[in-house]
Amino acid sequence: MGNQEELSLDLEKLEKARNRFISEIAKNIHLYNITSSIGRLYGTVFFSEEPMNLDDMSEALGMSKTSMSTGIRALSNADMVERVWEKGVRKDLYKTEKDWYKSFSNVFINRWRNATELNMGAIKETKEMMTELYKETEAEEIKRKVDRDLDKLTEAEAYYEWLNEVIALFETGEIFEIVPKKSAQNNKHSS
Amino acid sequence: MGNQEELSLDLEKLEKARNRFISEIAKNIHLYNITSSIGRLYGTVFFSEEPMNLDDMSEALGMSKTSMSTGIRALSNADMVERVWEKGVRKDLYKTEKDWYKSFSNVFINRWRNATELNMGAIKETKEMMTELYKETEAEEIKRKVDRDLDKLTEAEAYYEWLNEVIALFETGEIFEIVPKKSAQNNKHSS
DNA sequence: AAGTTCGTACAGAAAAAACTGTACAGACGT
DNA sequence: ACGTCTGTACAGTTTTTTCTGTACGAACTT
Repeated sequence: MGNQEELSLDLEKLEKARNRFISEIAKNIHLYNITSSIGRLYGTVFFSEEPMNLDDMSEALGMSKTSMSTGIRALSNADMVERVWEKGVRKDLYKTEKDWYKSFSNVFINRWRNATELNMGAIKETKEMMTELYKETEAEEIKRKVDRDLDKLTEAEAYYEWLNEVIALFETGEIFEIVPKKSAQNNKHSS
Repeated sequence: MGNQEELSLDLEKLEKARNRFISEIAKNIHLYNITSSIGRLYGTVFFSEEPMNLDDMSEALGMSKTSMSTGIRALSNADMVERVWEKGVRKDLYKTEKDWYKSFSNVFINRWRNATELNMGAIKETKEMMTELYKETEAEEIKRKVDRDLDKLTEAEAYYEWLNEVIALFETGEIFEIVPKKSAQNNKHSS
């Protein structure tokens, strides 16, 4: 068999192996609020030896350049991909963010921090409305209902305070003292 | 003003206040992989003084009973709602799960545990395929590429091991030693 | 056994999201 | 200044998800 043929056969095998992992990423990336197709994009950039531009991506995935543009922005917002600069290259180049811990933390923080803040705000407002009502009303029935509701809201509030502190664990990096980063031991092709 | 009129006016105010919080829940519940409408369902059950059946829910939200059925199942699977039994009542009754900490943990664990497991499996397989290829191939170029890929995969693996341990924190409840549950202080209508 | 009541499977309708092609603004090279 | 290249806004199309109405099986009542 000619060397050239063999090479392209091996390249195909490599592609297949890469694809195994890319497909799995695509399947699970919805956890980061990212579409499966854009998950494939992530995987493709992940394995790429060079940073990729939008046209590369478009060709590699057989999708429109527009989709690549919006997709890469989504990945960028989630800190999963970053833009790199290369001398003399006009096109935007992207590579995957190497620090997966950071990517996870960022996504985790952004998603939950935002929600807890909004929810706590809503609880506060709701409580105010209810307290107001409690003062105004004459009806015992209303007072009783408001009382119960306020208790429920207070419980919810306690939970959100806890969640906020959990989030802070990741924000401050304290989590890495509790669960230290794993160092990747060297890989040596041993069977 | 008649007492009756005033009562219904106050009830309306109560409804409005409740709605403020319900709407916020609906807006953020997608974090638990639950639809905004079903988020409203959750909020409605949350404030309800009695456990609700499917017909109650359907009427309260103006949605079909079918949707209530599938919606409550989604909430139930996420451990956000639980079925309660009442003597002599044939319809299924539901109330919200009071332990929000548990609900959060369950969702967190289920979502990420599953993904990490699958991803780690995929990494293992991909590595095997690549190691095989490394042994077979003659081409230096392929060997070089495989080498780089294996390093990348090993890094990813380390990350997933870390994530697994983080998940375990919630699974074992150890997280509550690190960030203790907040006790809801009593609420006393004080301005 | 016959008649109700209840929950849900399933198919189709309605709504939302993902994706594409066109078009255009801004940056660059000449 | 003019033409070219690059990224993205936007409108329209395709795909996916959510929601509804019908229909039916299981459990209960009489």
